[in-house]
Amino acid sequence: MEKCDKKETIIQAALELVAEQGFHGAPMAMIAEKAGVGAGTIYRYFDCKDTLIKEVYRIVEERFVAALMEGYPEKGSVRERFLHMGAVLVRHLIQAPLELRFIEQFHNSPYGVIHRREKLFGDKEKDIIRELFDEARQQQIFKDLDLSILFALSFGPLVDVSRDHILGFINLSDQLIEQTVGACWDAVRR
Amino acid sequence: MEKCDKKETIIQAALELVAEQGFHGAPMAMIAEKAGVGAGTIYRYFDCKDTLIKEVYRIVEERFVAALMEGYPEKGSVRERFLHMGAVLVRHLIQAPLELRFIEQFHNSPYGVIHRREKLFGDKEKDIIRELFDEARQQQIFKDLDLSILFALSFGPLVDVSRDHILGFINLSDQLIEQTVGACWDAVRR
DNA sequence: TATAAAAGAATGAACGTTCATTCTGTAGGG
DNA sequence: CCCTACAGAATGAACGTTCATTCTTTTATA
Repeated sequence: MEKCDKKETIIQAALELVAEQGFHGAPMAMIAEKAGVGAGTIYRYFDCKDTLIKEVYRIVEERFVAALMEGYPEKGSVRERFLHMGAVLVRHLIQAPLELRFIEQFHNSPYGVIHRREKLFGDKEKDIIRELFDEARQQQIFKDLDLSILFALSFGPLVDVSRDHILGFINLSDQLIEQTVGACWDAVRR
Repeated sequence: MEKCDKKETIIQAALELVAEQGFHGAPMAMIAEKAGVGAGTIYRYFDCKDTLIKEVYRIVEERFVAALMEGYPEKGSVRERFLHMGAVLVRHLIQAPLELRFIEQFHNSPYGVIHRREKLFGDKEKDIIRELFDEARQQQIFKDLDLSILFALSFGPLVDVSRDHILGFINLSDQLIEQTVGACWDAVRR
């Protein structure tokens, strides 16, 4: 196995275990076993568990942003851009269920708290969204509410329905996704 | 200190520590210290940590349901009942911030997974809400979507904005709460 | 053969839980 | 009223377990 492959394998093993079992169910020994390497080997690639976990998060976030940006209609109307963003978000989440589960575990762990303190916004992705929302508010298309509230109205439900889909409570077809994103649009628009 | 007081004190200490620091930051020794009792004493009231944590959850949930039911306008229109439920939900969450944080920690922990498996619906509170939503859908007031999706559209954002308020990102006034619940109404209504 | 990589056993810290001991309040005998 | 005997509540040091991390040995590569 190539050096790079091995690192990838370890990251993937950590991602899967944390996503499926939470941090309690993902000790280093188990990550090593799942990756098919010795426990000590992990420390050749990451200097401690924190580093590994943060690296997994970084990669997941990266993929996430990339997915959201794909095919983004920069020149479209506010409504078009909003609907696109919402649908793409849900499709990405349900197509990569482990990533959503991992992010949720991460955010509700000591890592997440630290992460929140360190970052507090500033993503490329967030910037685009912020741009879209600011524009929509200025043009009086959206309700005159805090950005945080508009975010909550748009993405809160989308993440929730994605989780419900992943956990098998509902089955989201493309049509259902569009209807749900449409409902979010109704929530934010004037 | 009365026997009952002591049990209460332990429960409160556990609630606060878990809510503020997560399960990682709430070892039994620390819970004992915060409650002002010896570590062993806890085991006179709870036979293990699991039992203690589940008891805390039970109490928090109980208070939560009680808060939601208070002043519920059973005879009001669908819209009135919806708006009332939403506003009361948010007010309770931001007035008892530790309870929201505890519930979130609980759900994203091994306890939460087990809990989900064991219960899978069936609350008094959920029943009332389900009733309201079913009625609204039958009367064609709500969009024709799965109950889970309607839940996500209504309560997802409300929990999110409550969290944002607790964490200090926004400041929810009564007026803002009403506007936000109103926006959720827009999301679910036809 | 020499050097780097990998493995997994060893280590020590942190945790939940136990239990021998101490403390506190009450009942009974003088 | 005082002193002793006792019960059960409380304690916290000690135990066994689990985990991240380190160390030593083995394996592969050049």
